[in-house]
Amino acid sequence: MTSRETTSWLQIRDELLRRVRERVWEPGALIPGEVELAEEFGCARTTVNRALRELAEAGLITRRRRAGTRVSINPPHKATLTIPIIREDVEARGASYRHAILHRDTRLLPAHLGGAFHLPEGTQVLYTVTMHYENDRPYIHEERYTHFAAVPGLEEQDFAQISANEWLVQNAPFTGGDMAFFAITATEDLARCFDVAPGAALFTVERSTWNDQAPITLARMTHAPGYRMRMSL
Amino acid sequence: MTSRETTSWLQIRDELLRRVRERVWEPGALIPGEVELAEEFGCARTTVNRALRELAEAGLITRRRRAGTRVSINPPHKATLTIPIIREDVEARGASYRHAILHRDTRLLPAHLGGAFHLPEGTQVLYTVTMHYENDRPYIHEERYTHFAAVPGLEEQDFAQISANEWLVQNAPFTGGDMAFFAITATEDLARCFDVAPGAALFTVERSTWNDQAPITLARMTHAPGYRMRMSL
DNA sequence: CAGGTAAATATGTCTGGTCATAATCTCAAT
DNA sequence: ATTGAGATTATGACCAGACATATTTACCTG
Repeated sequence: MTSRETTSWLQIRDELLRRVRERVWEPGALIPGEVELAEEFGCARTTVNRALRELAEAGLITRRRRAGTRVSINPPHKATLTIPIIREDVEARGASYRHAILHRDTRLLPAHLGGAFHLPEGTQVLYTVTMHYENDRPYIHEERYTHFAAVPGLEEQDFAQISANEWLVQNAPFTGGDMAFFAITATEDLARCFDVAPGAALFTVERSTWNDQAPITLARMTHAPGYRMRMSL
Repeated sequence: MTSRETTSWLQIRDELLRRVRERVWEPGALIPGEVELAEEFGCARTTVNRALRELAEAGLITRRRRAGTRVSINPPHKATLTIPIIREDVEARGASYRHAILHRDTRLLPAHLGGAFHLPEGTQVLYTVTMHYENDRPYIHEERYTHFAAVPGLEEQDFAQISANEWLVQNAPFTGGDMAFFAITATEDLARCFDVAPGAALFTVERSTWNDQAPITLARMTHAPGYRMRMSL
């Protein structure tokens, strides 16, 4: 009898991962079936399945019923970005946070935003401009359009205590959304907010979110000069 | 007796998801244990476990042995970004792709990059500057440092046929990496490459990757003016 | 040869168990 | 009151077997 090893699905996953990485199985090649692998590792098929499923989720292998499992030709590299609440992000770095409302009104959705917001031009929205500060230094300039009909209780909020950013996350849960990252040159307004020369390059994140019923909010967050948004692979 | 429904783990996941979304279970609340849920849904504990595990991976619930499962207070919103190979990205849009090597030499790692690259200053690296074109229009300017010792066969590659980007993905699989997004103002060199005025705002992605042994490559990809990097939540 | 049908098969899911592990709770001894 | 040992318990992992489902392959027919 051989020694009783702990054959966890993690060990199997790592071994399979090794074979893929070290090209024991070439990209595009068909790898042994679950039953065969289960025999090799001396475990149940379920356990091998778990390991293979994880690898498939990571995109390293491609699985199809009856056709079997293949090593992906060029595995898509995925990165996960966790979107923080600005206040928590700042405070997590041990800095102080505050925000100020620069502007707030009710208006009809401008025509040029209809596309990004998926709402007809002229829908009534709340328009807010907020400045977020880290250690009393300008951090993020937030320009936001929020769909009145989609968020009950929006009229009563003045966002003095809690920022729109944070209030919406807690009170208007969204089920989907999309983001875009890009660079802009500072307008005079923005330059004044960040105390830089007009024309400086600023990093901007535009985010629109929606729930099952309707679009909720479209926010454009422009970051202070020199800001770097980090993520790991 | 109720009708015999197909109680797949997906249906259970969706029902649990609904209860979390619609606050049937408040954020922070302890939800019923697996055994209890299995009884409710009339299925095996394994099936409930699968559903709960998926929700936990998505960050909606938090699970701890013995302590049970709780609804996350503020679920981290995660976005997954798939990093494309530039050529495939361009061709997927039905555009034509080509690239050109602007520069290539062997040099010692500049001091200011030691931090980002995690290699001692003075390590021998390959320095390449590549321009990527979409429909013959400048698309991405790529400046790259590659660690000679970490990539066998690097000397022989001139990257004329296949870009460094693509060749490295296929020949130097990495196990980890990190990225940073930021805005820069165009230097004279970059302005010339993109045919814009110096000082224009450009969107840049900096990416460094490594494997188990050592850092592999550090790339700075500067995108054409107006470029928007999109991702969905 | 084209087109349709049936058999074969690898993955996907589910069951009803067992055992493992980590946290928490209880309670007695200090 | 504090600490530490042990019981308790919810999740985590695993197994052997069954059925479900998507595809491919083989075969059969017009």
